[in-house]
Amino acid sequence: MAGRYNFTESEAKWQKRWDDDGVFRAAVDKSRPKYYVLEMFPYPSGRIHMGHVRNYTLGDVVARHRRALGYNVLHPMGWDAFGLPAENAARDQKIHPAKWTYDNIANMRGELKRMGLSLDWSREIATCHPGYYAQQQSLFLDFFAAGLVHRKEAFVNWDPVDHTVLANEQVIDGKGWRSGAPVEKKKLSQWFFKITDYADELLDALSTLDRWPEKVRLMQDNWIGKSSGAYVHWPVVGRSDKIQVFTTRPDTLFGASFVALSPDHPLTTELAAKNPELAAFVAKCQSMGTSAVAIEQQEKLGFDTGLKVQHPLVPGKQVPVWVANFVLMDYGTGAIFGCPGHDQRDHDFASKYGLPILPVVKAPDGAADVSKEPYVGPGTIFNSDFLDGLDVETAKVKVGERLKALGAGEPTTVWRLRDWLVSRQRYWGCPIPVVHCDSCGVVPVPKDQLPVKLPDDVSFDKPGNPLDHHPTWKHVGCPKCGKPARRETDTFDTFVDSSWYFARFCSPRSDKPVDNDAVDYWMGVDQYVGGVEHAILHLLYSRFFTRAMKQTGHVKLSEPFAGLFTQGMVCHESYKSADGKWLYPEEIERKSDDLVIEIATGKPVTVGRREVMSKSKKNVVAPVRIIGEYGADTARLFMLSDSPPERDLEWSEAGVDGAFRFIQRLWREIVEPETPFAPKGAAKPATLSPEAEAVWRQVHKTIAAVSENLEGFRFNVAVAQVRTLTNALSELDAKAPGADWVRRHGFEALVKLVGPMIPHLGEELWAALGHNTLLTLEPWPKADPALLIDDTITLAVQVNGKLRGTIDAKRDAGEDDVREAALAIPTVQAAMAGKPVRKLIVVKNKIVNIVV
RNA sequence: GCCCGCUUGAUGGAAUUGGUAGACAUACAAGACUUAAAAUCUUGAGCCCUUCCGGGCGUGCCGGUUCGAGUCCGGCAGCGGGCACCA
Repeated sequence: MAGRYNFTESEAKWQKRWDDDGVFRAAVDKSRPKYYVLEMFPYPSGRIHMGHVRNYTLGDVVARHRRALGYNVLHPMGWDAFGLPAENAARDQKIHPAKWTYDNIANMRGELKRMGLSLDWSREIATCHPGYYAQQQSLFLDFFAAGLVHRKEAFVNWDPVDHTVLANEQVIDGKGWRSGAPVEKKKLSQWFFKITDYADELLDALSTLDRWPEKVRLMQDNWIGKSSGAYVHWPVVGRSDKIQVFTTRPDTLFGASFVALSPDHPLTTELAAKNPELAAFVAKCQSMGTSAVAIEQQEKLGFDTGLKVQHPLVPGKQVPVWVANFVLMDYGTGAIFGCPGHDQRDHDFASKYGLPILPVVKAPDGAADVSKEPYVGPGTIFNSDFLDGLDVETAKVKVGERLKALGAGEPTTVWRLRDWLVSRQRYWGCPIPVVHCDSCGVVPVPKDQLPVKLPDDVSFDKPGNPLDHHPTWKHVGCPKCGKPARRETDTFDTFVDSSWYFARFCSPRSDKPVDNDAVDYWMGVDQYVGGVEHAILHLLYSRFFTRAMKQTGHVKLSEPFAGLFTQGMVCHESYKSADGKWLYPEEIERKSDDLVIEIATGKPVTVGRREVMSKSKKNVVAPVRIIGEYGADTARLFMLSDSPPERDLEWSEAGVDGAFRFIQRLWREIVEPETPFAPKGAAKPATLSPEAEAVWRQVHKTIAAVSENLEGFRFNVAVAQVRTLTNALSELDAKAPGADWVRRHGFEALVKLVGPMIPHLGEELWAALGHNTLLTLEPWPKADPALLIDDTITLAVQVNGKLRGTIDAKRDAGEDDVREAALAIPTVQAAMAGKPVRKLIVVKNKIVNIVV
């Protein structure tokens, strides 16, 4: 009766051993090459989910592989611990946010530890710990002194019920996601980081990030949104001021038929003060939804102000000034000129309000009718004075020069990227360390008074910011003049916390934000692994923060993440009961291919499509349950098998079973082999049987292939190769001369190859093979190059490109021998049907193609 | 609307980057072991035609380049993602 691998016992044993021996502790060692592996740290929601299991398994494979390759590996873990859910828990369950958070951390730490990750837990950090956020405040003060921070009025999403600003993502169809109240656009004084100072550099440096996914670089490129064009000044008739517009099509300036202002433009505001109709129009625009759907369906609306502006290049030509709902105040200058002939939106607007439509660009085929549809392609300029006959691109340059010479405008670049609004009216975040003094204005808190700690005694009974309601906390003396002053009660956006944690991990207990020696050795992160959902915000903010830290002398490099890997998500079918409630996978039973029932009621269940696991649809599987039933190695192996890591992975019980079977089988093959292996360290026999020799070659080919595939993040292929080798070693006839030796050393290599993937079983098998060292500390196996090249090669023989047979030939065999052998194959002759050879192609060691 | 990616058996996927398509798994079927089940082992299978031998077709669709295309080029369709009254 075959035994069974006791994963529960084994996994606990090896985890304890690794811990006792401190094998994952990292220390600066300048004599060795370093490798910094980091996965995006989790929000402590209370439990790990399958997304975490996948993320941390991927990172752990990299970390363990690199360690075996001789690198000094830093692989830390921490907690993105500030944020709104803790406050909601406090309000709903009457638990203090700190207790809720630290309890969650304790639970999740335990769950993560059961996965057997090779983490240096001595470096654990939580962003809500004063030891962390004190240093964040210190960084803020440095940024403040360097002019990278400013406070300005901005329109923000304000939830009038919850009394807080909301991020754009928290506004759904113009309503607050929690309260459901219509969100107001409110002008508030807010703190910003000047990320736009670095817009150019953040864009340019994208091209240096050659180990980042192309997709992510592209998304950041779009997000930064560099756009070249020109400012054009339009003098207002009868007034002394000018309206400045931005355009990317200065070449179509002669086709202008109106100028349109944003409802929020200062001139609009001024005019509306004296014009109630305009004021009503502006109010209407502002009350309209800002969601994508609302905008899509919204009609273009305009209001003629009655003002005219003088065309900058055509004396005597005047165009009307309108206010239009589609002109955004926070892009460009908040004013545009409309050229209906060559812009869809302007065309819609002009058609609606009866404004002239002038063609100024001829298509290459000479077509110039724009009365029905605007023409937006390339072409030749006409109706445009000195630009006539030029192509669009040349005309843009020419008109820019002319505008500049006349003082009527200038070429410019505008960006979609806005400054980063970092203040939040919330309690559970890092306090912004400034004081507001009636005499001195905004005064930074001196560094020796940091941290500005959050008060513990807060109440969540009232809506709004508990810091603001606190009876005493905000009342302090001004650090400058000593007079009574008020603390800033806003806290930082939690994206600030995660914008530098990777640097903090280098010296997590330092009394400075970073310790130079440590950060210069460890940074940047050689391999960062995480979800693609952070492709823009977190990664862009971190890139900005690293530059700001460089400018303020904390780090020497600009880019935090040299290598980035974005993993796919974990998906599962969803289930809905007969009465329309979502059901967990364990609440259903599959009776047959098309019958699924709810266990509790026996009623049929509607099976939904595979989609990302989410609590709201209950299509989740708890990692702890899987680890308990099958073990961490099974969970890890399943995460690595089958699906390429960058693609979505479909969770299936069958897949888990498959991984579990392989674990058990590998254990049996090595711990209870049917025939014994050669003794440990036995010398290679003088001769191996041909089969044994072939398997031994396969061992080396697998070492080479797995090494390459681990490096290239093709973990699913690496797993398949490991399985193939397992099959070969197991099928090798034990009686063949040398088989016992090949089996011992083949399995030893195999165990090393699977070590990063299924480390507990790896250790168990390494010990079973008679070793008393830790597999974790063993060097990576090396493939013998001589064994990677076969002496005989099977060549495919094609006739007219179709496979008709194969021949075995010596490696690098001469063309004549190969030709002869190929032509001698009966099936090949049959396919040739007696026709003469017209052409014969021999690709060395690959293929023969006979053309008849 | 703009930009990107993907499309291979029943399913997940593999294919040395132009050279034997379907590795490795999962599911399925048949068999062995078992009182039975589980576990394990063996065998089968891209589709179609054929009693055997064998043949034809086949990587979303149409076309091209090539001795040879899943792979390169052009067009189309479907699915997914990002951005979006961005001037």
